Amino acid sequence: MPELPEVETTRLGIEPLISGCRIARVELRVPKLRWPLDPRLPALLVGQSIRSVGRRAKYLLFYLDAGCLLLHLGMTGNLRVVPQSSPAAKHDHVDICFVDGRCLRFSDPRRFGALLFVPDQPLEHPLLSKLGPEPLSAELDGRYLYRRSRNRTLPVKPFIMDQQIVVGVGNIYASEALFMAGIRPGRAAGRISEKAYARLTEAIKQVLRAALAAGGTTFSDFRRVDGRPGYFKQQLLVYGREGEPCPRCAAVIVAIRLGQRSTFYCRRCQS
DNA sequence: AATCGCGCCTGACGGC
DNA sequence: TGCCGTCAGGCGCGAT
Repeated sequence: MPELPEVETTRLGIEPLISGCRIARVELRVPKLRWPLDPRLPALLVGQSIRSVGRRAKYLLFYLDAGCLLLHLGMTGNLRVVPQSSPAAKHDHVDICFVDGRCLRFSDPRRFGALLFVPDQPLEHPLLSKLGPEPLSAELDGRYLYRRSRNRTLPVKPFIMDQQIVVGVGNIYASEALFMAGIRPGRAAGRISEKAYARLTEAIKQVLRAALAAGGTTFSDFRRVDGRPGYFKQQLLVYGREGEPCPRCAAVIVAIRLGQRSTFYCRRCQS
């Protein structure tokens, strides 16, 4: 599910509710998510307070008194803050319970999410150390994408979804940004001009900012911390709109598969 | 080094 | 009604 706007929406919703809270208990209800959960997790966390909640790429970082808890929402994960007395539903896999009676509840039907404790230097962790720049930072510009794409033959859509190139862009926003920039998703990344990459860069920033302002996109699973969906789905221009008229030229939006992922674009507006 | 395709899971949906 | 195949917003891994 979640791309950068959804993860950041989650972070913004959660941080004011849980920062400063001391952990009293941790309940693990499944043995593994993407990877086996460390059974020492409760012992490592109990007694510690959450100092702040950060984000790097699509990972949430819960900074503790000592160490950091790394959480990835996978495709279907979501976080809620609920009273500990509220009964756990089917896919509520982990509760981080605080001394005040509330808990942070991680739910993830497909269990592609991840949760691991990192004792120190979380940004140096192998999962984070090789990630590309944040898309909303100045580090991402047309020149950067142009430079990184030289001699690359893969299609530009999987290229911008590669987290080592730029983080936070998933399948939905990749289609949207390429439409906004007028670039066909199947074109080889290495054969796109610096000028076109400048347009693509601006499109990526624009769509991510707009989606963030709308609280993210809910296609099926994504929920904000308060349980409400994200409202950006209504503003999607091409994603999920196969057969509908292009919002710009009214030609029919087509769907193709690129790197085993559904991809939407307008044959007339994108070249 | 780059690229491709698989698999991890569950659930929803369409066709028969 | 049930069974089967396909698809879903991510990502790491192994093979080539």
